[in-house]
Amino acid sequence: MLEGLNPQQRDAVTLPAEHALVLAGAGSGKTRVLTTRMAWLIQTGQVGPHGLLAVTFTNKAAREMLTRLSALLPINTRGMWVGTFHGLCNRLLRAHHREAQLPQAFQILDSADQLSAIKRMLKAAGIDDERFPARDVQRMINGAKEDGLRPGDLDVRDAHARRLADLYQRYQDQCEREGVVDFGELLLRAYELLQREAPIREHYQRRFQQILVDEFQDTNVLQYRWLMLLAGAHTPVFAVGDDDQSIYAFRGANVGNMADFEQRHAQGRVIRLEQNYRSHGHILDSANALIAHNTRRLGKNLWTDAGEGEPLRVVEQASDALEAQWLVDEIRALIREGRPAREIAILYRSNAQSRPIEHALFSARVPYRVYGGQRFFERLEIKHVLAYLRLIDNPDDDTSWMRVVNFPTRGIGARTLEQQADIAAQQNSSLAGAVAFVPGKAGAVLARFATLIRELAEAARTLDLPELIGHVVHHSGLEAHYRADREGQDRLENLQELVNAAAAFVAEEGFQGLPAGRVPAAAAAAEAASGPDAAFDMGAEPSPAVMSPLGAFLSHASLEAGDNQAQAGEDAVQLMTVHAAKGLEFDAVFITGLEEGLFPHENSLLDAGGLEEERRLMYVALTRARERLTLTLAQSRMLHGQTRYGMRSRFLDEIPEEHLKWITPRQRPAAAQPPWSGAFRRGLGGWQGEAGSSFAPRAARTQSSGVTVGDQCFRIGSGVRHGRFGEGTVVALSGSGAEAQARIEFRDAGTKTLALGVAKLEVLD
DNA sequence: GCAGCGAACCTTTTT
DNA sequence: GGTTCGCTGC
Repeated sequence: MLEGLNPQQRDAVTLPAEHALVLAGAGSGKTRVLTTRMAWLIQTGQVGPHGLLAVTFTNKAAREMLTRLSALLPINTRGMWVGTFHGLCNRLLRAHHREAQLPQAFQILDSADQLSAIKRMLKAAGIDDERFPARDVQRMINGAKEDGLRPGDLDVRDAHARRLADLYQRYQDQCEREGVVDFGELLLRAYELLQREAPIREHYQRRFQQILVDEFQDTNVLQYRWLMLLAGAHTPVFAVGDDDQSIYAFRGANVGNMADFEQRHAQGRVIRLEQNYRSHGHILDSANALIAHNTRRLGKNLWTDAGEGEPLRVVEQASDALEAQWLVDEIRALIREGRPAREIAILYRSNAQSRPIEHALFSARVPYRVYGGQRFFERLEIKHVLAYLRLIDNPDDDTSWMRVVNFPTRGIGARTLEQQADIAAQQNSSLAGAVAFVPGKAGAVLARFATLIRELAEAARTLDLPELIGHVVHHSGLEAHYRADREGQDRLENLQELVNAAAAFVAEEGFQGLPAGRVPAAAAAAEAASGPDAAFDMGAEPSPAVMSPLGAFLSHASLEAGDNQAQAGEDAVQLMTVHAAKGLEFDAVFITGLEEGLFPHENSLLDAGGLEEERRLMYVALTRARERLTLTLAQSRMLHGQTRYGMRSRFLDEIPEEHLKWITPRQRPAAAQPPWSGAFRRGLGGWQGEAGSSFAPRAARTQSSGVTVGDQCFRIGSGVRHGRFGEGTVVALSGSGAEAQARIEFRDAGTKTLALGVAKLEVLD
């Protein structure tokens, strides 16, 4: 089992049972170490499969871990606690739903469901959506939950913050009433459950004798606290991660967890995996040199014995269209040389960049696939069916009610629904609960819908899950609706696909022949026989089997949105964002759009640590390549309907010359000079345009001088007062002269972009 | 209830 | 430039 491991990998695998941190560089065999560690712990008798807890971020990573583990050891991995944070928390909450104060059939809201729930809450509260856009409220709520904060824990020093806390509370009340939880709530609820209920906590602390965490750099504050709570005083945590690949701070990941874990728990027990088995020397040295520009690293230097390989090639084209054309020509040549298309990846910073590239590939008939499209379970028609299924499982789920109460249309209009919502609010019930109290014709049509749901629920008592879904598709009228629609054919096919997915799910989970709505008898008996806390004292955990096939499938649909890539297996060039490329590797990689403002992205420069995260992103991009790495940039780019001119990305200048080979002459100025400097103007050469538009680096410009309008000088961070919006802070500046604009975060009025020549602003000292 | 229109959005994203 | 959202008018 330990054969073929290098000394550091072997050390990591065979560490004693204490907290430890493994700093695993890109391509250093991280997953191998993690799975071998699990196998080794089991094989040496230190722990049974039952006593392991392994946490990942994605379902894909969890599956991969289980697959590799069963290749190493002849054990049955079913029932092992290996999964995502959210999946494991769901399991905990299902098993202890009473103690967690959740209904047995609680539903999980995905981000889109959450947003519509928030919109509904804002509407009910009569909130002005100018000042409180639903998206902002959603971000605030999720941010608070990621930090483990409830509405009462928020800092409410001003009226705006007080209002936000109030909205958070209203949203929570609404979720409570409807029996739904969002993703953040899954984690926070599970954490609070363990914290509050000592017998449950102690049971799991005893049960888990080893905890392993993958991608530890991506954990947020709450996930870290959850892990350490579960570990308790005796369970060692084996954390694997790479601080240089932390690229998810924007969604709450806290790299600081790594340093904290090292200092407080894993003192000295840090193993660095620095031998890279993926990339040639030039590539690796470039990545090392680039990332060395970051401060606050735990420190690590990758090396390889694979030889230095080719230098990185750099290509500059006049426009994004020409950049795309060059890529296509180059890729066709590679394919002609016999390189498989699937071994070629085109990476970009933002999704918008894929358009011209796709266009060029399509015209040249080069097969390609784009990652990051819509997921299967996120398709509209699928969400509609799922909404019916959720109402069967939990009629109080108002989000689902609203989604399908009038889809397909059945004459239930906005006025009827408002009336229903008013009554529901009055008696503090769900929409379903209010139906009986809606008078007149409106009440009658609603009652008819409620009857439909009851009949579908009745069917769930006898039909198995795939049959039930077919039944729902037919009796809800969705089938007829899509059949009548000229473009409904694809949607009908997807609905059939959903039936197939359900059949596969039923087979995999051992639910064959079971009515969709029925909780398996054995599990139900165990639940009934045991008191509220006996269930987990029986050695065997209450498993997700306390759920009906329907309930389990709905959880599955929410927690695993399905593939977001085109059909696998096909030999096609791979297009994706750098974020999506994390964890993957290719023979040949093209990193495109290496322009200041795009990569690093201009928005990232505004927040603290943003540039360093962009640099880590670039580091991730560089380390995806095995043999051939090409960096491309364009002098002009179509963005938001405007042609913009960017400067060469600073990241190109952070890679030592000796690793770069310029295929086209180097033309454009480096990013370090501000756009108004002489060097920039000279560098401008023949091209003119909106240089100095917001595409130019804001930080460089504003750090030095700011923007002067009349006798006032605006800088990032300066306080300003506006007649209508009140006081605020300048967070971004762009343009100059008559074009100058400032983005200002007002304390009460939200964030606005104002033309400095027009808006009456006063700079405060 | 729905088509049609103008306004507002536009970094990255898993669960 | 493209899409999506929400309002208006039929």
